[in-house]
Amino acid sequence: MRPGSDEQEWREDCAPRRVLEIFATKWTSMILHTLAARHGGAARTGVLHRSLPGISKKMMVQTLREMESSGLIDRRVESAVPPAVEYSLTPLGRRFVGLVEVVYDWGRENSDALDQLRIRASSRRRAG
Amino acid sequence: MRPGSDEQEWREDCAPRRVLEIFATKWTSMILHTLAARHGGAARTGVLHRSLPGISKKMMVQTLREMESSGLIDRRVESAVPPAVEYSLTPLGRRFVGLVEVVYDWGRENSDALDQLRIRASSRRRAG
DNA sequence: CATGATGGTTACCTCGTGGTGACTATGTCC
DNA sequence: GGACATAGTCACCACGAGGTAACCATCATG
Repeated sequence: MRPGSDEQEWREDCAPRRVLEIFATKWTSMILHTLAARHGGAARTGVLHRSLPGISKKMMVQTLREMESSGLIDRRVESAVPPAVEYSLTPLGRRFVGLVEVVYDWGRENSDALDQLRIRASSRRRAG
Repeated sequence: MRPGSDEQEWREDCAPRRVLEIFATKWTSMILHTLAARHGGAARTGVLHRSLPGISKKMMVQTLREMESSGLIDRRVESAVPPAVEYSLTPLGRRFVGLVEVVYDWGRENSDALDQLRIRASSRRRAG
């Protein structure tokens, strides 16, 4: 091994470690992907919600807020009679979508590897 | 949008969703990467521990155990006087290392995007 | 004997994630 | 008027991730 190589690699602020923030917990990557799958990378709240089976209303809003303040998405409110809110990818968001798609493509192409994985069904939330 | 497309995409058991398990929380991906950086994809406990700044002894062992039972790594104990334990990548583990490296490479090549990200420093555990 | 390195276990505690459900507000449909 | 959809907030609660620190066992060193 190259001395001092990996140690440098894993400082708290290193790039790889920060990338993981995107995938860590939550629905961020799935929202990015869902938005990207829409024309123009935008969708209204209800559409998003229905596109993400299993997400709760609270987590939807919470994650969207975080993504907005992170600069990944924009939130545009149409002050219409039934309030219409549209979320759309920012240029920054589109960059991260690229990564997300790579990861998801890998998953689709390596589902056999995923099948071989013996993830303990006990943890990971309420085991589905 | 293609009807039924994204909805199918996000069933609990879909491939993309399972890939996220690898990156969700914990040190799994970092351990995979660290092992891959070693000759032969193997390292002893102490080496691993020193290569992962910030990991606690407990989380190290816990994560290694989970990875072992998942089939990502092998654990070989040399019943020597000072116990020597070596962890090594399995063929399955090597496949996932591929993904991990892709993600980390992306991070290194897109550090400017990461810099633009305004992650709220409040959450994410105890803010580092 | 005390210390340290080997690898690991355990109890204890914090807190972020994330779910449920109630509630707001407004306009339309029946 | 009541139900429903729009979008969202808030209180409440459960649980797992994950950290700290003490402890076990053994041998070598000082």
